[in-house]
Amino acid sequence: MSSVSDQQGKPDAQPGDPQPRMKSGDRRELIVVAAAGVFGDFGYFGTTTDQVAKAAGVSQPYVSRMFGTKEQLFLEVLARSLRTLLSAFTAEIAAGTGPGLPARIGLAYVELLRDRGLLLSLMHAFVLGGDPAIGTAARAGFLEVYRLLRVDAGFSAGEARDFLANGMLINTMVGLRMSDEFETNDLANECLRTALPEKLDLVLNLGKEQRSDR
Amino acid sequence: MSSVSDQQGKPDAQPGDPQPRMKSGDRRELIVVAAAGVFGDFGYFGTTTDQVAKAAGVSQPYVSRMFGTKEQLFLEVLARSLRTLLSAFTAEIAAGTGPGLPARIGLAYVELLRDRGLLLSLMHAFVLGGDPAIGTAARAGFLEVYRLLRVDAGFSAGEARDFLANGMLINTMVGLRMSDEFETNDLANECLRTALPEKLDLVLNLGKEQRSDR
DNA sequence: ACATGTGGTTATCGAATGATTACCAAACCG
DNA sequence: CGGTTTGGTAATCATTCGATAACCACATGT
Repeated sequence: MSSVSDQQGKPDAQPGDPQPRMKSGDRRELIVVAAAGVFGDFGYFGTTTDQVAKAAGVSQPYVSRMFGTKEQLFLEVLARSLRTLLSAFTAEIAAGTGPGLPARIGLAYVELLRDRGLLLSLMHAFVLGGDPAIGTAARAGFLEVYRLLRVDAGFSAGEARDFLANGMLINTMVGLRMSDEFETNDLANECLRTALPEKLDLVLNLGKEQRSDR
Repeated sequence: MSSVSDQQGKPDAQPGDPQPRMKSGDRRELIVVAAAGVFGDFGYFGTTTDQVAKAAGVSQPYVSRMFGTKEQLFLEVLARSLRTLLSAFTAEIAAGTGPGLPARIGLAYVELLRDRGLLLSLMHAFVLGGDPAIGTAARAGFLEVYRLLRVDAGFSAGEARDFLANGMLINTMVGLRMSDEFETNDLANECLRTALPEKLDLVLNLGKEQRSDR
């Protein structure tokens, strides 16, 4: 055999264990992505830097040292989420601003649910508007999205409202893990189908993997 | 004069200081209301039992002993919020189920914003769907609201979705403290006006008092 | 008057958490 | 090779927080 520290050579190298040393920038991105997932599940106050560290496969002090503070880490997660969202919308706008644009942006939005924690982290930030640092960043981000819809995408005020309202409803139902009840509760079933006429399966499949353990 | 412990008789009795002993039930309700405000601001994990205690004017251990655990306290806050919401809607339904019902229920919803923390606590619960206890209660509550809209109020699936979507958007903007930007940011101004065609002043006035300090 | 239940408080404890320090080893570099 | 930068970890620390214990006092019935 040879599994625990051979006499010579590298000790076997378990699958993912012996990370061959990453560049700090890559590691940083990896941690931010992992953090988005955890923050999405437990919110800012509810997540531990240690949870993030474990999710990213590094030690807790490493997270602290790399980001300075948990708040800073959250702000970077927030910034990344907004960047991703805005560029996804911008891409749709660039692909043409015909009457089909609202529907396309809507689809692009739902696609973002694939990125675990992206929209949920946003949502957690949104309800923390009273926090000095997070609230400020969250408001600015929300307004930037609104600006993009109104100005760049050419939505009317009412269209922008309807779009955002649906988005918030989707976020809420994802945060609620409503998909857990999809097969057992008729109301939940209808509610999900009505809010997500397209790409429902996306949310349902998502509900099966997710589990950050705590 | 006579201000610090008189020789005889009760020592002056500062305005609110010498609470003349409350019945446990009343105190409990008082704490739950105070807790709703704090939970609304900081969320479940972000709130300490001590903040709640101070907001309610009691000692921290008293909160712990009365509710057993912070989670239990939050669940009672959640239950109270849902009770209030459902009975407000039920009252509108009882007042007549004509075509004006959706608008009336909408107004009733916005009125609930007066009860500091009620809708925000709900919102915080909604995005914590992954939590075993809170998530279960939150899902059940959300579905009960949906049931009421669909069955009792006679909304179509689409009407129910639109109503809830707008509700979630309003909650989000309140959580974001978007009203802080109302006078300084044109987009925020329009966004608020569009989402709250009626009762905008309610949200604006609300934004001025609120401050739970931390 | 006195026992007793009830509405509270102060003091304190143990666990969890975010951050800091000190240290280590792989990689790069002349 | 020998040094230095860089990507990490283990150990530890100071706080904070939720909960418990011990105690106190007002009210109330008798």
